[in-house]
Amino acid sequence: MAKKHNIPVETIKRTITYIRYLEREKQKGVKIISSRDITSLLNIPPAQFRKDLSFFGEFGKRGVGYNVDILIETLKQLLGLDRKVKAIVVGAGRLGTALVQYPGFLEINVEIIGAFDNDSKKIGQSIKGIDIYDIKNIKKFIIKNNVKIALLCVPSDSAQIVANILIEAGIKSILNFAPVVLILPEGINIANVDMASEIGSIIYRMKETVQ
Amino acid sequence: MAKKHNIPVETIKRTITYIRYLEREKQKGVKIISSRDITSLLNIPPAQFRKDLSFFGEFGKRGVGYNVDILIETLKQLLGLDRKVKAIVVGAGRLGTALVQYPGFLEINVEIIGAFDNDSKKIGQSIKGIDIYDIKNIKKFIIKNNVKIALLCVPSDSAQIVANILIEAGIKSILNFAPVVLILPEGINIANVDMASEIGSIIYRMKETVQ
DNA sequence: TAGATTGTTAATCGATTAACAATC
DNA sequence: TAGATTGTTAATCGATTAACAATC
Repeated sequence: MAKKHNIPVETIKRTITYIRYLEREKQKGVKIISSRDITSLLNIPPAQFRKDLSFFGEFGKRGVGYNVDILIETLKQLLGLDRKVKAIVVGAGRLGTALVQYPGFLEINVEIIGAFDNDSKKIGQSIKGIDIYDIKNIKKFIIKNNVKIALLCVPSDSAQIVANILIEAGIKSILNFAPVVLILPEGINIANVDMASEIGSIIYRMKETVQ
Repeated sequence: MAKKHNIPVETIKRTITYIRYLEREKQKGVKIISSRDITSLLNIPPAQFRKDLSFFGEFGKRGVGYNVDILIETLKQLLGLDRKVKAIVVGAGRLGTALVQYPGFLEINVEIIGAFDNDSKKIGQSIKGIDIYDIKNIKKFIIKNNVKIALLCVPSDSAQIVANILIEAGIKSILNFAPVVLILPEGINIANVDMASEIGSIIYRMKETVQ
């Protein structure tokens, strides 16, 4: 029975990993795959894969496994990754310009269509065909191109201010790379990529295991 | 009573956020802070802050709050962030070179001391004073400098192979930016920064809330 | 002392894992 | 049919939140 809603965030993230690995198996010519086979590649228990899928519906054949092609297509559709999704990068520093051409986004159909900055030296330049625009013109751009997602790569000091501008301009979702907690209105989606706290947690674990 | 071990990963990550915000309050001249005041900046319940701290020990004064200076120093020490920690970047592409100068690492005392690549065009160059070395010489470098942490920014195809080389060379912890699941021996610490699955989860949530 | 805030216990909530009936 | 594997229920595990006694 197809359920909906209240799907755990971790289930969603794992599902994207499933799609990636299913694509790779498809490349190798695999047509049918079992929960045991796919999870052995991912270092997770088979039950978790089946449980995760059960949030979306039923996709397998008992005694047989899952049709790789159909599973890929269905999962992509359910997550909204079956069509190109446009996004912009805000803050065209080292990190921002790296994200403009990050291949992992293309894999899931996310396309960066522009970058923004307030530095006149950067405005007008382009990276791999993606232009850097003046942040002053961001609202026009967002409306014209119907962009809903922004990757926020500005310095910590200005992250909240720029986030406010983005929302004012019509952005609905922010992937935040600045190590600050953004305060945002209801209805805005936020995910934080906090590289420093990831590395910090590694340092702590190392301390524990070495001692 | 000071406990240890089995501290949840999420508690560790939040603790790093606490340190960052305590530093900022310290800059503003705040000497004493309550769980309510700090968590109001972080959008989390005060009880979570106190619960998190309780994994490490007792640091506050009832009826008063926490001494900002002492709390910062103690938490840093407990996490192993009170002294400089050396790390290397492996894969000197766009993302790798961005990480070399990422200011968020310095904030928590992590210092990138070198970058490695197998591309002869990159080897010998330097970014902000950090040299790019031939990956062939990585083992010597790691031993000589006693490096334990690597930031892995190579293409997905080679991530597992390069990870094996790193471990062989003596690396104990890997922060992996490639969208693959690495299979590693017991005792090696791993954290994954999966930007694509973060953005994918945002797309799904947007789909749900808009409909 | 009275008011405030901690540290911790207990209750709640949610996610993971195990087990197994359903069924291909 | 016999063997295999799914989908789901129930059990377990862990994390978050609420409540409050301790105490500054």
